[in-house]
Amino acid sequence: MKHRRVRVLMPLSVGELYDYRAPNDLNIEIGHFVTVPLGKREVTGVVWEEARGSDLAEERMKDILSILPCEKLPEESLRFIDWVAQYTMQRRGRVLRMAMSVPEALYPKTPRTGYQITDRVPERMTPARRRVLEIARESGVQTAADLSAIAGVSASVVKGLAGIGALRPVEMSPDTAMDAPDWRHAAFDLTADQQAAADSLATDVVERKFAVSLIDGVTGSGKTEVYFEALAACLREGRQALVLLPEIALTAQWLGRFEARFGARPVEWHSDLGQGERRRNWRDVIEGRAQIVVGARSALFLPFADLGLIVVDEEHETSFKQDEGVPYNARDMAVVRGKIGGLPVALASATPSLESLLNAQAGKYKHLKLPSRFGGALLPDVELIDLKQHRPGPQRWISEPLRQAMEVTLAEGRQVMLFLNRRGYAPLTLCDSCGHRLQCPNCSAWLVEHRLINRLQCHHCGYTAMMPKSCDECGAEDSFKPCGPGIERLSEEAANLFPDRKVAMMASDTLNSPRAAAEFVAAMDRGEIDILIGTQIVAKGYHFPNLTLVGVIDADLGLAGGDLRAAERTYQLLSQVTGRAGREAARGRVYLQSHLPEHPVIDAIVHQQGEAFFALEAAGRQDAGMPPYGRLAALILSGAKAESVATFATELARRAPTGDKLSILGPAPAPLSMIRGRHRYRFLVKCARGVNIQAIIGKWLQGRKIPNDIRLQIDIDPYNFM
DNA sequence: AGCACGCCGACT
DNA sequence: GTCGGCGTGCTC
Repeated sequence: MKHRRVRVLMPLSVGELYDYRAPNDLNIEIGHFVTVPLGKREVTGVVWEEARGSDLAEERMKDILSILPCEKLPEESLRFIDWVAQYTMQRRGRVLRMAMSVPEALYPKTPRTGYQITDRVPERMTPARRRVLEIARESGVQTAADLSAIAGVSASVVKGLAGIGALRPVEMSPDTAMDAPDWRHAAFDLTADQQAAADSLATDVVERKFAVSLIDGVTGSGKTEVYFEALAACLREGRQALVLLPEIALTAQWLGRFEARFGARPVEWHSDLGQGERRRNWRDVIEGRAQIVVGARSALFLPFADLGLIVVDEEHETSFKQDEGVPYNARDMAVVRGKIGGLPVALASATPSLESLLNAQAGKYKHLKLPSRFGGALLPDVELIDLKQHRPGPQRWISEPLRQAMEVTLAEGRQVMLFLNRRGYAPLTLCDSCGHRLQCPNCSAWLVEHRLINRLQCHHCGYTAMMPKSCDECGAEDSFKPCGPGIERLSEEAANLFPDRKVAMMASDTLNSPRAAAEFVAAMDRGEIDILIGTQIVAKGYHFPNLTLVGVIDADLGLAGGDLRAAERTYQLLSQVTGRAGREAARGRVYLQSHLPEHPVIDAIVHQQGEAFFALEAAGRQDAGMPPYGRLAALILSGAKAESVATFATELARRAPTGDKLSILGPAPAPLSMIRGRHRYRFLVKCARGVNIQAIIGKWLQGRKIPNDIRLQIDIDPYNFM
C-alpha cells in the first residue's frame, strides 16, 4: 500500500463514509475538516477514521484536496454524532450537518485593516480631517468605514490621511475580545438547601465524572441560582459549560440574571442569531474561547473543545424534542453527551418529566430537591370553577366568579393574567346557513381566524387566506360565524368587561423577537398593562412581580386527543401557569375553569398534590407498557397520493415483525392525515424496555425498497402523536 | 445534497 | 429536429 487511506464523512444525505487517499504532505489527522472531490463537486467533510481493509479499487480513489484552517472536530463530537445517528436511525451525514451548520466558520475571518493615529500632523488641516483624527485618538483602532461614518465624512478623507501618514494601517484582530464571565463577580447568598445542591453539582464538575442530577424545586425555589454555582465551578476549572433552554425561555430576563451573577454575557446559540454572530460563536466554541454557552437544543451539537458541564433547564419541556429532520430529544441526548464526554449533566425543572422523576427515584439520577419557595413567598391558592355550574353565557368564556376576582384584583392595583392556550380569534369558523367549515386546502385541519391581521391561517403549514365573502358550499353571503375562543376573542371579552383597563396579548405570533418580548416585559413591569392574556408562552419563566391573579380559561384543553403525555403535559403547563401568580410579597390566587373538575390532573393542581398525580400517572404507564416503562417508535409514511401511501403501508404491515415483547399498531391514517399536501400513515412500534427497538425496525425495513414518491420518517421516542 | 443522464412532451 | 421538464441514480 503506497498511500494511507482514510474515511471521510460529509454533511450530506449520502449513506456512508467514503474512502480517500491522504497525501503524505497534508499530515491528515482524524477530526480534520477537509475538502474532497465528490463527483464533479468539491465538498467539505470530516476525516472520520482510518480506512482499514478498504477494498476500493485504486483507480476510483481520489485525494483529499486540503485541510481547512480550523481546529479538528473533537473526538467526543465524533463519537456523539455516531451515537445519535445510530440511536435515531438517521444517516450519519445528516447528524454531522447539524454540527456543521455554519460552513463559513471553517475559515477564519479575514483580518480587517484598522487605522491608528500617528504623530504626524497633516500640513493642511481641514475640519473634516480634524474630526477624523479626534475620533481616531479617542477610539484607538477603527476601520476606515467606521471612522468615516462616525466622523460624518467621506471615505476619501480617511484615505487621504492614511496617504500622508497621519493614520497608520494596522491589522485588527478578527475576534474582538469579549468580556469573559467571572465566577467571582457577584455570588448569591444561598439557602442551606440550595447550597447543598450547588455543592453536589460543583463536586461532580471538579471530579470530572459523568453523573446526572435532577434539580427539582417549585417555581421560585431558586433552581437557576443553584446551577449558576455549578457554572461557576466549571469556570473555575477552566472548562466549557453548556446551558440548554427551550427556545422561548431564552429571554432577556434570563440573560440579565446571568450577567448580574457573572458580570458578562454568555455566548448565545439560537435560531435568530445573525450570520456573523453565528460564525463567531461557532468558532469561539471549537477554539475553546467560549466559556459558557446558552442555547436552544441545537447547541448540543456545537463542537466543544473541552466541555465540563451541561445544564438542561426546564427539562420537562417537550420543545427539546425535535420532530423534523433528525428527530431527537435534546434532553436525552444531553445525558448521552455527558456520558461520552465524562462530564456531569444537570436537569432542572419545577415540574420534572415523569422519565426524569422515575430515574431520580430509582437512584440513577441524583435527586436535588429544593422544597421551599425562595424569599418566603407562598404558593398561590387555587380555586376550582366548575364550568357546568358557572356557565359564562353564550359567546362568553370568563365565568362570574373569575370576573369578580378580576375586578377585586384590579381595584387593588394588581395585575391579572388570563391563560388560554389558543392563538388567534377562533379555532373554527363555520357557515351559519349550511354548516360548512373553513378548512386548509393542504392539511386536514381547520383554518384559524386571526382578526388582528385580518386573515385565516393554517397552524400546520404556511397557508393563509382572506375570509371569503360568501360560502363556497351554499353561496350564502357574510354567513361565517366564529366558533370557540382564541386569545384575540378572549381579550375582546375582557376589554368589554373592563373597558377602562389596558388589555394586552402575548402569543408566539404577536411576540416574535427577543426585543419585542423584552419590551413587553418592561411594559408589564411599568404597570402599563392591567390584564395580560396569553398562550403557553406566558407560562415560561417570565417573572411579573405585581401579578397576583391568574385565570385559566379552559384547564381541560390539553387533555383531549390520544396523546401519551397529555395528562402529564397539562399538569406541567397548569403548574407553571399557576406559578406566575404572586411571586413576591403578595400571595397569588388562581382561578381554574374546568369542565372536568374530577379529572386527576385538575384535582392535582387544585390540591397541589403533584406527587400523588405522578404516582397515578406512572402506574397507568406501567400497566399499559408505555414509556418510560416501555419503548415507542413511530414510523410515518407520507406521499402526495393517499392510495399509494396506503398500499405501501399495507405491504409493510404484512411483513411486520412479531414477538411477545413487541406490538405494532397500525397502519392507520395519522390523526392529522394530511399536512402540506402529503397524506400520512402511521405505525407505532411498542416494546419492552430492554428490547433493541432500532434493531427490530432495521430488520423490518432491511432490503425493502421504499417507493420514490413515498417518504418514511422514523421517530424513536416520539412526543408528537399527530 | 447536487449533478448528470435519460426519457418524454412542446415549441421553433 | 431540439429544448427542457423532472424522475432516477451515483458520488470514494
